[in-house]
Formats: sequence, structure tokens, C-alpha cells
Amino acid sequence: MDPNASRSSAGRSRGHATIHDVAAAAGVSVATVSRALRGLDRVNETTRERVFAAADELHYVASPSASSLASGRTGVIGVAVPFGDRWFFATVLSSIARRVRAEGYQVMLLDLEQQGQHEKRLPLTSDMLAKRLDGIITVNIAVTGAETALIDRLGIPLVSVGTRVPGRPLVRIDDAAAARLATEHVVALGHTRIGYVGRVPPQSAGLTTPAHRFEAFSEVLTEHGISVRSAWVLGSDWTMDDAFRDATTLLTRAQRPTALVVGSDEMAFGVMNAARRLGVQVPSDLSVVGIDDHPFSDVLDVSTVRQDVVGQGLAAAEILLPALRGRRQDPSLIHTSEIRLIERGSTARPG
Amino acid sequence: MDPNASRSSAGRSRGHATIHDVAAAAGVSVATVSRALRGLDRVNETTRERVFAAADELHYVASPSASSLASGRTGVIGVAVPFGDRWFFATVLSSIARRVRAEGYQVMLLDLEQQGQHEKRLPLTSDMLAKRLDGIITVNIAVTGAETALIDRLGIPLVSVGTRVPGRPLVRIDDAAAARLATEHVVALGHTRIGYVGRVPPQSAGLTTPAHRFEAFSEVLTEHGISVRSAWVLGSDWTMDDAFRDATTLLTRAQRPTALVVGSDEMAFGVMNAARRLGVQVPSDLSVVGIDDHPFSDVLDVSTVRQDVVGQGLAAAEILLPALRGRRQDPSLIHTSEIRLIERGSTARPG
DNA sequence: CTGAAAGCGCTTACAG
DNA sequence: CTGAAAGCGCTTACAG
Repeated sequence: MDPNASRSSAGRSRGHATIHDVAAAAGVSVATVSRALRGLDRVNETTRERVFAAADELHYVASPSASSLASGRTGVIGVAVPFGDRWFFATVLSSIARRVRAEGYQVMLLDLEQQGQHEKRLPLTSDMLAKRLDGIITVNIAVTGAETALIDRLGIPLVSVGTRVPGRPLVRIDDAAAARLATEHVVALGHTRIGYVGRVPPQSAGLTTPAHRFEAFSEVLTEHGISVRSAWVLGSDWTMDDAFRDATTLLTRAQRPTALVVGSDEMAFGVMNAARRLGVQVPSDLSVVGIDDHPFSDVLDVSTVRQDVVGQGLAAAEILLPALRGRRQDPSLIHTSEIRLIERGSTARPG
Repeated sequence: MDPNASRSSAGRSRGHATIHDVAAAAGVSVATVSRALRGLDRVNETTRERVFAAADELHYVASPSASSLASGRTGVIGVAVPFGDRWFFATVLSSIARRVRAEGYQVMLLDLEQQGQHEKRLPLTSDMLAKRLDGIITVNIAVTGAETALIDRLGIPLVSVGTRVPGRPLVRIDDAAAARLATEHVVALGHTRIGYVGRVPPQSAGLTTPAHRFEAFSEVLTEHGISVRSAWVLGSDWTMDDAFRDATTLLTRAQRPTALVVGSDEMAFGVMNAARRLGVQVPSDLSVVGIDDHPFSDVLDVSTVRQDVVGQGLAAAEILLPALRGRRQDPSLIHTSEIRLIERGSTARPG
């Protein structure tokens, strides 16, 4: 029996043609098939055409496992997020996926949310990384020392978004500048009774965004000789629900701010709704400014500081891609995505 | 030179121990390492412990590529969505990922959104499926005949969510029942001037959800002797923005409905905001009821028909999992996820 | 420009 | 319970 024939029929019986089937059909060696199909140099044009024809005919697709094993590359990029179902993370993830598929890469979702716990995410482990991913993008993940060591040992290129991973490129917005823009906006309108929503407790340490934004808020007030009243600084767990609850409590008090700077638009929605329920008019009784320009903010008429979330995903992909091809990364690279104030109807002069 | 020693050092120089290194360290064959580590029967307990110790010591993780090539299984599930960044899809995706990782599966995101185009998604191709995925879950994807043929040929188990893929299990809510609940709610409140938002144009054909919901709405009105006025049936592209625009036009007319049934909560937010801007009071001038129970709907006080999106993701995973282990699927299985009316502040008696 | 052959690192019957 | 060996399907120097 011809070994080629037996291989060929075996391939077909499982519904999958192999490179041997294509080679046989095209009358060339498997090495030539491999080169032709991957568009490498030094393949005769006529030969290449014959190979493509045979491959088409047989519905041939190279086995990713076999390619990976032989080449050491998997063609897969992991995207690690703390919550896969929230707007910011879903948007970054999706934009990365759309960018890298043009280069032939697939995206694996590493959703690190821990069932019950909100503070404690799953760790990045060898199981999810080793020999599986060509690169990783972390989105607001405070990577631990042990994890960094692991990733170093595995030699996987990494780009961080939002919260920085030490020694790796970073894509972000200038959180302090964003909070400054928002705060200066209400100060410029003449407000002096100003509160803040979104100061997270210290256990969320490692995440730099909430801390930077609150600090910048405080600085701006101080620069203008306005005191930060701790009773007007709300925590909230960076969700709409929490902001709604906290704002309801605050706005029921006798002493109320005339403006609230809010760390995210989703929280701003909660604040505005609390105000509406209590009959506090926005913006005449209370100005509210957020950060994000969430897709709902336009329709809900929320003043905010816009950030380009899709753009940050694209930028991260753009930085990772060359590293996947072996080019050395600049570990100190920081790509700062543009922001800008968008004045809408939720802010006005006090009174 | 001892071939094992050379292998071992080669492994270490690349930062990756192989199964040979572990076998050498534990003093057993690679076959035994493979069995021990995967928890197969017929391995002596002492041997197993030695193998685990050696594997730990060497930070050994089996190469997924090599395992896949040898076993034919990849441990990866693809989740295909039309828009990875929208709430419904991100939520389903994330819940699937969290469910299947407990069984050792990873999730690959197949975001089929086409850059500029909203109507036309990317096709499912062999490149993304063949020899790469053990199973697929499609979420509101109208799979074409060619795609079904491809998936059949590749022999990949598939579970569909929302829009059905012929001959495959389906997880969904009863869309007609949901729209019925919503519509009957406003009818029961005494409304007779009722409009609908979310009737999509026929080019989105294949997606069953929008059509089923609108049909059920029409049926309920007819059953109650209420006529469907086409001027009060709005299209909108199932986004908040579009619903806002369309509702603004409608509510500016002299002849206005007193209630609107809206195909999704996101659109309902847009409608309510259009009303607010125009000074149309919700619910006294206009009742609005949506479908979904979006995470924002509670705070925004929107009456709606709740569906369990996380639960649908889990159910799809639960159905796919046994099929991955080779168990035959029931191609006619339909898992219908529960729904229920949630009355909030956006609906009331007319006038 | 092309081919033969080694090698990537596992799993899986098959023996024992 | 364990091992030797074949095989999974590619890629990549190495020759020519």
C-alpha cells in the first residue's frame, strides 16, 4: 500500500486534510506546501498556485497545534480583565480583538473575576499562560510580583492598560489631568461647595486610577483655596448602584455641595438619578461632572471628560504586535491617550 | 553524552521544562508522567506523588499545543458575538468564561463585528474554527447555511443562544412571551394608545428576537381590540441613541401614544430621556416598559421584563460541556430561560 | 527554488 | 501499575 494514499484517506475520514494530502495533490513536498501557504519567499509562482489550488480543493487549514508546536508561536493573545462584563473592559477587549485579527491573531479572554469576591481577583497562573499565549495585555490589573516573575520567566511580551505593570509598556490616560479638567470646570463655573464621588478604600490598592483622580481633585480645590470636606467625599464601589445609594445619603443632608466631581460616568448616572428622586435639580441645584464619556452620557446629557477607550485598546495592540514578532519592547514606554472636557447639561453656575 | 541530560538542559535554557525533564527527575517514563499528571487511573500513589513533586520543582506545565496535537482536543471554546462591547454580549461571554474555566477550558473571543458595517458581520471561517476549538457558542448570530455546513464538516459541537442555529441546542428566552408580558402590563393599566420601539428593518433578517417581540406586541393589541398605528411603531437600530432620536420625533407630534413598549432597556433609556427633554412626564404623560432588566434599569426606575443573561450564558456552557466530552447532543434541545415582569416607576395608568 | 529529515512535546494503544 | 514506541501535523535548518 502506498503510505501517502493511506495517510490521505485517513485524513479525509476524520474530515481534515493534512499538509501531506495537499503535498500529494500538488505533487510537491510538505516543506514546499508549508512555505507556499505561508507566503514565504523562494517559492516558484506556478508552484505556489498549484499548492493553493490543492489546499482550496481539500479545504486545508494548517493545524494550529502542530504549527505552534513546531514554531513555538501560538498566534494567540491573552487579554486579562478584572470584570469582563463591564463597559470599559468589554470595549477595550473588543477593540483589541478587532485590531489583531487583521494580523492573524486570536484573542483569549482571561476574565479574572472571582465569583463572590470583588476585591480579590484570580491570579495569573502558568496554566493560562505557559506555551499558550504569544503575548498578554492586562487591563487595569495590578499584577503582583510573583505574577511578574512568572511572566518574565515565560518570556511573554506584555502591555498594560490603565494600571501599570512594572517594566512593561503602558497605555493610559493621565488620570490626574482628567480629574483636574473636571474639577477645574466646576470651579470655573463658580462653585466652592464641591464634593467627590469615587474614592475607593485602600484595599483596592494597586489600582492607581481611583487614587490619582481623587488626589488631583483635592489638589485643585486646595490650589483655589477651597477646602475638601470629608463629609462630601463618597466612596462607592465604582458602580452606578453604589453611587446612587451614597449620593442619596449625601443629598439628604442639610449641608449639601453645589457640585460633585464623579470618578466615572456610570457613577455620575447614579448620582444624577439620586438627585432626581430627591427633587434636587441638575444642574440648577447640583452640578455633576463625570469622567469617561460613556456611550450613554451623550443622551443622558452628562458633562464629562472624554477618554478614548477603543483607542487605548488599539494602542495597546499596536505596541504589542511588534513585540510578538520579536522586536524588543521599550519597557519604559508610556502611551498617554488624549482626553478632553465635554460640557453638557449637567453642569452650570451655582444657584 | 546522555540524551536525557542534553534534553533537560535544552529545556531549561528556553525556560520551559518538558515532560522528559519531569520523567527524568521522577525516575519514570514520560507515559507515566502524562498519566499521573492528568489524574488517570492505574498510577501508583507513591509514583504519582514523585511525579507531582518533580513537576512542581521544574515549574512544569504541559504544552497545550503538544497535548492538542496528540489528543485532538484543544481545551478551547469559541464564543461568537456580533458586538463584543455591548452589555448583553459581554455579559454572556463573561459568564461562559467563568463557568468553563472550572472545567479547565479557555474561551476564545470571536467578535464578528465588521468595522464600518452594522448589518453585515464577518463570516465564521475555517481559520478561526478548524482544529482550534473544541466547541462553539454563538450568541445572537444568524449562522448561514455555508457556515453550518462548515461546522458540521469540522464536527464541532455548537450551542446557540438567542437566535437559533438549525439542528443545534438553543438557549433563549421566549421573546414573544416577554413582549406579551410587557404589552399586557400597559394594557392592564388601561392604556389604549400604545406604540412600539425596536422594529428592525428586514435586512437584519435571521435575527429572530426583534421580529418575535414586535409580533407578540401586535398580537396582544389585536386581542384587546386595539389597533397598531404604524406611525407609533419606531425602528431604531437597537441602540440608545437611535431610540432617543426616534422617540424625540414621535413625542413632538400632535398625536402621541400614552405608552410605549420598547424592545430593550437600552432603547427604553433613550426613550425616557427624549421624554424628559421634551417635558413629557414619565409615567404620568407617558408610560415606558422595556425588556432586559439591564443593570441600570433599577436605578433609572424602568419597568421591564427581566431576563437572566448570566444564567443563559451558564446554561449554554452547561449544555456544551458534556458534548465536549463526546456525549451526543440533543439537536432539538431548547432551554427556555425564565422571565418576569418588574414593575417600576416608568409605568402607570394613563392620564 | 525544492526536498529529506529532524524535531517540536505531548498522548495513546499495546505489551508486559 | 509501567514503559517503549508510534504517531499527531506541522516548521526549520541543511543540502542541493
